[in-house]
Amino acid sequence: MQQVKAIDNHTSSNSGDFLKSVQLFGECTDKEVDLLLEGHILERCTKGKMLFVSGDNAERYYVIKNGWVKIFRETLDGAQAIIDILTEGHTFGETSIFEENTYPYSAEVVEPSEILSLSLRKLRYLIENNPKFALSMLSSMARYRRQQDTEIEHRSLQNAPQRIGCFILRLMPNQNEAKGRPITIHLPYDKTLIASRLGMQPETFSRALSKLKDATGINIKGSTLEIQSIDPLIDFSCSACTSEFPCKDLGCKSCV
Amino acid sequence: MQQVKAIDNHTSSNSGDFLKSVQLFGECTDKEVDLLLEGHILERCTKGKMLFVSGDNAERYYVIKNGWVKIFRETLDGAQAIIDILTEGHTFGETSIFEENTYPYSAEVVEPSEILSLSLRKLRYLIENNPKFALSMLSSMARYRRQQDTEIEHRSLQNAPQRIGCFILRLMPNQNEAKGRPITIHLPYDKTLIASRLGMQPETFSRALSKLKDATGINIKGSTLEIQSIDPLIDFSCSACTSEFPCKDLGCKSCV
DNA sequence: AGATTTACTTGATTAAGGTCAAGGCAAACG
DNA sequence: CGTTTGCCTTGACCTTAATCAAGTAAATCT
Repeated sequence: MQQVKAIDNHTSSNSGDFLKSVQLFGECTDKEVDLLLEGHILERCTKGKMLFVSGDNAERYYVIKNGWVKIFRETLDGAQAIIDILTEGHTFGETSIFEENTYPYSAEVVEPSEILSLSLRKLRYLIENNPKFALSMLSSMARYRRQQDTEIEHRSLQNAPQRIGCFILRLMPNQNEAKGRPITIHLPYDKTLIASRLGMQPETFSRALSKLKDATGINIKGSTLEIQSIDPLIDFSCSACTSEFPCKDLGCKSCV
Repeated sequence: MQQVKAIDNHTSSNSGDFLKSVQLFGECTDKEVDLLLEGHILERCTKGKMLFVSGDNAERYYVIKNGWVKIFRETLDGAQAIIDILTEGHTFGETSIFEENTYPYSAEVVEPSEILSLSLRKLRYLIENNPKFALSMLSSMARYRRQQDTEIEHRSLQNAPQRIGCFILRLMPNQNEAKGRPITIHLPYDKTLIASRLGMQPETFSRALSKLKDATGINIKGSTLEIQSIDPLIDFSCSACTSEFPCKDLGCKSCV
């Protein structure tokens, strides 16, 4: 059903460089990176690949080299709650070191992706023996925590068109440079998926997107958006938000 | 306006015992606890006391000895997004060690409370020098993260009466023992506050609560609830939820 | 290319919750 | 003890988004 290829699992050089580029591992020594990479697997996954299911025994954690992965849980009757959709440089499954060694959510590849999987045992070893690294990990978790706080805030304070506007703004890696001049953005994954990522139905998404278009003058062609200026977007979306624009980015590079 | 008393800030014995009873500090040695307590302040706060405001410079973190504290942010036009409402044994403000040394949210006492405040510098020192403690801290943050994930899930999958039912269930410290026999619960803080904690308006809360009453046969007198059996509550509320009942508790003891 | 599936849009309808306004109740105050 | 204040409830109405149902566009397959 799903195609999976192990690209390399012995030469760690490429993956090592990549790992060091990830915020969490940025301050690791070569030796530590080598340790972490022992027994690693780099998989090329196609859309639809389930990496693990909620409740599975957790022995590995994952780092996204590129692509997009949906993190979610589902109810008995099949309804999904999307917790997050992650991309390049994001890690997941690593919190299963603590508590009961099972994954508390499921992970599914939603766009063609390269994904590195690593041993949780070695990660734990590093945390226990290198206070500096433990601190990086804490810092990384604190960052994620703030993001999730913002997420809850968005759900309660923004309406559908505003949430979409905010989503689009966060697709831009550096909004400051985007100020004032036109920009083109490609939606990173299916509209239906963006809809559930933002907690709404596909129909609502479609309608809300055209409301957003009317309100801010953006141009929509399929999954390509043309934005003359981000200012109206900010006015429209961020007015319902607390504090500081911009909200932290979704960690992608979908715009040109 | 608000009454604040420093109860003790030199004798650490009482506070030390308390600190050890908190999950996060459970494995600290006496010496470490003494270090953490250096310069601590134990305040008795009345309803309405603002402990800090989003953006304040962060030099201390807080541990709740008893009472309830609202963690929130607000938009320019005054709307509040409630991030969490914490109680006995919970800590807050400690994530400001990482990143920019400011509080990312505001904290307000919502019921009479005793609150211990401690130096972030000493916490950081402990994290950097004791891998075991760093691990406790990571574990604590992982636990919180799962809770926030559940929170997002609840907001998107449960309707108003179900969210209230779920809230009530989580007020019970150990649902397993409550199985089958009647139980009395006192709502821990104002209904209006519970409403915003659950992301709804006070009017909606009021109406949703009586729907819940009709659906599950619970009895409501002011802020006192009489529950003959929690089973109908579970049937009603948890059907919209993923996975495992019960959801993790809200960390309180409002029932008899 | 044509066929088939999947993704997206649009319209009509319904349900859920928000908003506005008024009234009741209970704790706190003079 | 009555008055005041804040909290809660109820009713009427409105807005938003979900649902149901077609229909269209786009992508995939053979």
